[in-house]
Amino acid sequence: MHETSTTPRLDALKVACSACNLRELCLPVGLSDEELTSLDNMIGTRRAVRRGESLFHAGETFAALYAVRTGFFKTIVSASDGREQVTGFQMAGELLGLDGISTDRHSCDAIALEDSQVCMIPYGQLETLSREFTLLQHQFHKIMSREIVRDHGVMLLLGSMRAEERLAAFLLNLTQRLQARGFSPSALVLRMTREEIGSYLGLKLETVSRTFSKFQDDGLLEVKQRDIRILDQAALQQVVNAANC
Amino acid sequence: MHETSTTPRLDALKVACSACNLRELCLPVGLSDEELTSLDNMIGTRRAVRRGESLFHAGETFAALYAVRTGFFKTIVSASDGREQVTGFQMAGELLGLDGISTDRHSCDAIALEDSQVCMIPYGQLETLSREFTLLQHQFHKIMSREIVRDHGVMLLLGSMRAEERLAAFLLNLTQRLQARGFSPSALVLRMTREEIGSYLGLKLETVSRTFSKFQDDGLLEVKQRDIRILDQAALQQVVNAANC
DNA sequence: CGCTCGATTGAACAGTATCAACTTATGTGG
DNA sequence: CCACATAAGTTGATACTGTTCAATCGAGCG
Repeated sequence: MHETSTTPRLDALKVACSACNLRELCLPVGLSDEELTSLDNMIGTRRAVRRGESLFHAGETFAALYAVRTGFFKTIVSASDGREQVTGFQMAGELLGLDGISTDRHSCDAIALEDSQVCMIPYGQLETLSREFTLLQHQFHKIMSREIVRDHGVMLLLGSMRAEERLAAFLLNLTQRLQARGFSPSALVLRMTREEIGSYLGLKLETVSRTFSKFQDDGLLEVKQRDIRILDQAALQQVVNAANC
Repeated sequence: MHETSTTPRLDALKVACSACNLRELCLPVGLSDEELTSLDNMIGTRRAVRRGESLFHAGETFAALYAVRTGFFKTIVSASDGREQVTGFQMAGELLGLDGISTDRHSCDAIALEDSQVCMIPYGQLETLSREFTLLQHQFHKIMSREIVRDHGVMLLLGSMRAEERLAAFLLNLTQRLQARGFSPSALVLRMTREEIGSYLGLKLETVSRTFSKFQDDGLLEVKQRDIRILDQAALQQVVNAANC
C-alpha cells in the first residue's frame, strides 16, 4: 500500500508505442514508422490503476480508449436490479472502452484485478489520425470486430455449454492469450476470484470450485488456489469438444 | 419457389440512401446531402435473399457489409462439434457482417427468416469514404460499438437471468425495435421458431413454449403460434426486473 | 388429402443452485 | 511479529430450474 513511495509516478509519463514490446499485439500492429510516430504523439499519458480501483464506471462520459500496458482488468455490466455480469478479462495489449463510443458514455465498469498501467488513447484524436492513416483505421476496425467475434463466442459458451465445458474453454482461452505474450502455456496464475470466473461463465462460484476439483481429480489440472498447472491440455480440449455424447 | 417470375429482379437495382425511409436508423444517420450522395454512389446493389437462404456463411471471404432493407435475419455461430448458437436477429436498418472485418472472413452464418432485401456496402469503399467524411466514420464506429454493447447485454441475459426473465427481456427488446420502425408496440409476429428463440436465449424450445404458455396464463400475453399480443407490458417489464426476490 | 414441420404439454431426470459448515489465505492493527 | 478479523475457497446435503424423452396437436404445403 506504500507503493507510491517505492515506484515512480507514472501518471504523467509519456510512453512511446514505437518502443513498446506490446506493439505487435496492440493498436500499432503493422504500422509504418511515420504512423508510429504520429501514434506516439497522440497517446497521451500512461495511467496507473491500483488493484480494486476502477478505470471507468458505467455512465461516465466517454473520452478515451485505454490500452492495457501491464496488469489485468475485468469489465462488468450491471442490471437495474444490481445483478452483475463479468463481460471480459483484459490483459496487456488489449483495449478497454470500446463500448463507450456508441452513446458517448461508458456502459460498463472496468476494474483492475491487479496493480496495472494503461495507455490513454484520446478517442477524438484516434478518429482524426485514422482518417489520415489507412492502416491505423483498418487495425482499429479489426480490433472492434474482434471484440464482436469474441462476444459471439462467449454467447455460444453461455448458451449451449455445460459447466465443465465452460471452464475448460475459459482456461484454454486464457493460456492461449498468455502464450501469445510469452508466458508458459501450462502454468498460470489466476488474477480473478472463483466468483468472478463464475460470473463470466454464468456459473456460481461453488460450481466453479467443484469443477476445478473434478479436473484435478481427473488429472487434467493441478490446482492450488489460484495457481493452475495444466497437466493434460489435449484432454482439456476434449472436454470442450465433447458435446452431444 | 417460382417467385423470380412474379417479383421483379432486384439484384441489379440501385437504391438511394437519400431516398430510403430507413436512413434515420441505418448507416446514413446524420449525414449531409453531399455525404449522402457519396454513399448513394458507393452502395452498390440491392440483393434479394429468400427465406431460408443465406446471405453469407462462416468461412467465406469478407468483402462487404449488408444493411437489411426489408425482411428479417438471424446470425448463428457454430462450434466444431456442430452445436449452434443464434447470436442475433436483425431487422430493417440493421447491419450484418461486422464480424468479418477481424479476419477478412465471416465468422457466422446470416440466414434470412423471411424473404428479404439487403443493401450491399463494399467494405473497402466504406473505409475510403469514412476517411473523407467524419460523420460517416463516426456513425460507423457507433454502430460497431452498439453491437458490442448489445452483445454484453446478451451476456448478462445468458449469464444471470432465468427463463422467464430471458423471454420477457427478449420480447421487450423486439417490440422496442419494431416500435422504432413504426410498428405497434403491443402486437408482433415472430419471424423465428421456438427453437431459434431458445438458441438465442440459451433455452430449449420446450422451455420457450412453456414460458409463453405461462405468460399467457398469467394474462401478460396472448399467444397464437407466432402471433403475439402484449396485454400487460408493465408486468412484462416487472418480470425482467424482478431478480433476487 | 396426407405429409411434414412446428408447437404444446406431461412425466421423469439431470445439472446446477442454494444453503451451510468448515478450511485456508490475506491483511490489519496491536 | 503475532493474533485476530475478513475474504476466498472447498465440500457436502438438498432443492429447484430447466432438460430430456415422448406423445399429441395443429398449421402449412405440395
